[in-house]
This record gives sequence, C-alpha cells and structure tokens, in this order.
Amino acid sequence: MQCVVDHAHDLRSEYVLRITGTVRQRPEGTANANLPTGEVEVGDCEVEVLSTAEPPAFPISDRIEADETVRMKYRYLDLRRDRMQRNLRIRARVNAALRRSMEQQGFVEIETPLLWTPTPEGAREFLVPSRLQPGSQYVLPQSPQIAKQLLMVAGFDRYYQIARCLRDEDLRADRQFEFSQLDVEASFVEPEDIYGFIGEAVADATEAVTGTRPDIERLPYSEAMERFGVDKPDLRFAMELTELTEVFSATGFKAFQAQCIKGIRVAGGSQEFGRNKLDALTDRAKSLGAKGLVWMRVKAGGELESPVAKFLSAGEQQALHKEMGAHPGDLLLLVADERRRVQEVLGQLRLDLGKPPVSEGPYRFVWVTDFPMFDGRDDAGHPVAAHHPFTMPHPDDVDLLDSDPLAVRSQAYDLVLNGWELGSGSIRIHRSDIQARVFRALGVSDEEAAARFGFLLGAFRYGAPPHGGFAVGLDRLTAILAGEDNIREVIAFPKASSGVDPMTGAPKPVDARVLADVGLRTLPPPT
RNA sequence: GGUCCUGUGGUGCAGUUUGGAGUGCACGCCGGCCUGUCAAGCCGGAGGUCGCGAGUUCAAAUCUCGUCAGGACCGCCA
Repeated sequence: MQCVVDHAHDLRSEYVLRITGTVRQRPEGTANANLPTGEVEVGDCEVEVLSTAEPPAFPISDRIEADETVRMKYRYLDLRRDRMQRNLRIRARVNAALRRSMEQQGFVEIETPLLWTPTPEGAREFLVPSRLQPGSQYVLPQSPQIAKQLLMVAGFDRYYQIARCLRDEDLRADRQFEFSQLDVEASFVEPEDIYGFIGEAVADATEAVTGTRPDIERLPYSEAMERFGVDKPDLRFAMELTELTEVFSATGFKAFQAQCIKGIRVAGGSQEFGRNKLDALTDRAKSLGAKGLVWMRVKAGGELESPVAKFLSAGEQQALHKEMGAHPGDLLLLVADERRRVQEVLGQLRLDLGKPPVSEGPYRFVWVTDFPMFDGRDDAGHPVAAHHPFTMPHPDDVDLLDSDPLAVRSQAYDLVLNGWELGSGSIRIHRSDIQARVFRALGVSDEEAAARFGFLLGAFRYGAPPHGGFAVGLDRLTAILAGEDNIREVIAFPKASSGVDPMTGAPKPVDARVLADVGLRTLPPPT
C-alpha cells in the first residue's frame, strides 16, 4: 500500500514503521492497475519508526535467488520473502485440512513419546543420553509405528497424529533428519478402508490448497514396475515401458537373448538425439547397471536405423515397430537384461527424458498396492522385509512364507504423487502364529524378537484387534502442492545437506561436564 | 564412503574454454541533486585474500593437485 507523506523521513528498507493516515482514492492519473492496491493510497500520513534495520545480507525479493548458504544463515530474512511466506502458509493449510478431515472421520489425535526405546533395524536412530540412567540411551522415534499399534491394543480404534519423525540418515532434496507425517492407524480395517480414510484426507488437503479435488488411481506394484520401471510412477507423462521379450523370443541376436527386453519410445526424438547425445544416454544406461543400450531411429518409411538393425529379422523389426507404436521420427531405446535390471534402467531413463518439473501439471495421485513382502536377500541368505516385519502377508500367499518367501505379496501399499513417494502403510500382523512365521522367514530368532519387540509382542497376547494404518509425508505433499522440488522450501528452519544448521551452528560440542552428567565422553575426532 | 555441479566487492551474474594489471554489468551501500512515485530518476564515491592451501609458469580468477563450504545424485532411508 502506497503512503503519501508530507515531511521528509529517513526511512530505509526493512525498517519497521507505524503509519497512521486515511485511505483514499488515488488522484487522477496516479492509479496503477498493475498493483492490487493501485487504486488507493494512504494520505496525510504520520510515520513513526518502531525499529531501524541494517541493510539485509541479501535482497528480500522473489526476483533474486540468493545463495542457499546465505539464505539458511539468515533464515529469518529469507522467510520474509513472498515465496517462503506463501509456502509456509500452504503448509499450514495442508496441516489444518488434514486435521479437520481426520476429526470429521472420527479419528482421535493422540501424542506419542519422542523419547523412545531403541529398535535396532531400519533407519539409524538419534540417541538421547539419559541423565538419571547414565550410560543408557533413549532414541528419537523414526516413526510412531509401534506406539500406534499399542494404541490399537488399547482400544483406540481410530488414531491419528501429526507426528514428527527423526532419522539419522543422509539428507536429500526430499529428506531431512526430521520430518512430519500424518500418522494413522485403525482397527478392524482392510486396505480399502485405509485407502478411503487417507484418500479423503489427502484430497481434502489438496482441495484446500488448489481448489480442485483430485482423484486417486490404483496400480498394483507389479504393474507399476512393468509399465514404469519404478514403484513410484509419475503418471503425468506416458513413455511407458513396452514389453518386447516375446518379440525377440527366437532372435539370433546375442544381446537380445535375455530374460527380458523392454523399450521406451521417445516421440519425435530421432532428430534431437545425435550421436553425442545417444552416447551420453548409453553411458547413463551403463552407469545404471545396463550392459548396453540399443537405440533405433524410426525413418520416414518406417524402417529402423540402428547399429543393430542388421542383426534383426524383418519379422522382428515389424513386430517391434508395431508393439512400440512407432511413428517416423521417433527414437526407440531398448534394454535387454534380467527383468528387474531392465525395469530399473528404463524406468530411470524414462524419468531423465520425460519428467516434467514439479511445479507443472496435474496432481496424479496413485495407490501402489500389493507390494512384495520381501525385497531380495541379505548376506546370510534371509529375505529382507520390504516394509517392516509387522506387515501382514497377503492372505493367499501365507503358505509361501516357508517355501517361496520372495513370491509372497504383502498387504502393504504406498501413496504416490507425481513420482514422489508420499507415504506407505500396511495391514499389520495381529496373530502371534503368523508373526512367528514371518520372523522365522526373516531369520529373526524368538530370543531376538523378544529382546527387540517384546513389549509389542507381549501386548498382542492380551487381545489385539486386526489393524492397519498409514503415514503421509507432510513435507513432500506440501512441497509438491507449493510447486517446490526441495522440502527445505516448505520447512521454516531446515538443515543443510551436511546436517548442519547454518543459522544456529548446530550441532556443537558441549562442555565435558555436561557430557559427564549423562555418562558420556567424546572420542577424539576421526583422522 | 563415492560421482558430478557451484564458489569472483554486501547481493545476483559475466569473465575461466585459449594464462597477460581485479576488467565488466545489474542491484545494494555512502554523498549530492531531483521528485506524484510505485523495481523511481540523475550525478559522484567507497567497497575484492577471485572459498582456502600448495604446484606449474616470466606471469594464475583462468591450468594441475589437495582441501573447505553449498547443492544434486549413488550408497543409506526396515
């Protein structure tokens, strides 16, 4: 708002002022249609300086992007910018909408402890030394998982919480040490019930920010992997992986005598990708683990231009052309390898070549369902839990636990938005016989299970309802709704990727006396 | 632990490829002028360890090595 002042004042940017005056129409010829307040002004102003200000370390303006280091060091100035004001207000709207939605759906908000017990396995935990029990540690929870399951045993059959979670793992654009989740658990539910609860809440939050209520699609895990090569597909663009294994089932071309062949079609890409770019793509594919990358340009007459074209029969070329839906000018990229490898490589290339910016395009929510129970094997040959060890196997697959564990589907599901994993959940095991079989499959002995999770397993002996739940990553949801590709932009005081807070300087050494109080002594810094 | 990108007055950039005096642009800052302006305008001025340390060279912002910081990614995140 423009203020008209009669007498000179020594006013600088970022001063804090109290201005008293009268709002009035601007005089003829001074209106400015480009400003929201361009029709009016405050006249006959009295100005009082409440606080002077040094020039800020960087311009407080959305027009100029300051260096991250400087922004973080002076975060309180950075937060004055329109962009950050907007982002944090979007976050508040998301937060409020989620709470409102869960309350309306009859859920009860219950807080769980931040000082929790170590549960070795999973993410590395932050330790909190105990003063009253010197030498012993609490940990900060990586999630309220076990606490909320105990609440189910306790009879709070619909629990939710906007929970802070802490994981001492390396930071990324979508990962901070501490992050917030809409954490949910309910009793007597099936996956459909969870999709309903969470879908409602997330749609409410999205509508609160964008004004439009999104649909949420469904995709089984195996289909996501076959069509998109990832378990968190970005459905905003196609370029799907085409199955070509059958096409080359009898091929004489050695490189295509593989378990799986798939391809992606870059529409109109044959012009854009000259030899340099194709070489770069091949290097990229190799760095992703492929043995190689076969490229083909689709010529005007439909014939294929490729270093390997001469090894392929006319029938194979025709079938390939048809399966890929090729048009003249397209670029085809093929990978042959083990199925999982093919999916990974082409899934990543698809993202490299086609993924739109986060700020673009519709919100394509999708439930990825029927995740496998286990994901590969550890060094000892035991299957590794894909979700967590309390995940209920798919009812049809329970009998495979011993015979073919890697084929067991679980009742676990993810919510994905535009290629970001927003969160995951599952139906939990509430029967001790099934839990015992899962632990056995994982190679966890009874003693070990009792030592780690005894208090949970003990609770289950006193009548545990069937239950399941979910957790939605608030930082990620908010970032996408705000059009930001880094969750730091929706967190008031984030950490740098080194884990340091450039504003406060944390973490810092503390006095040896303070350490002694909690029974600790520091080692000399590693050399 | 690894790969890659970035680091130049307070801020944002150009200069680095092909070594030749700290050269340039915009913003800000200081002084002055002007002013119904709204990213105000005009004139003048100050402000630099080219992240840091070695090396190559007659000569390094520029080339090499190391190191620090920020960022992206891999590992990691049940």
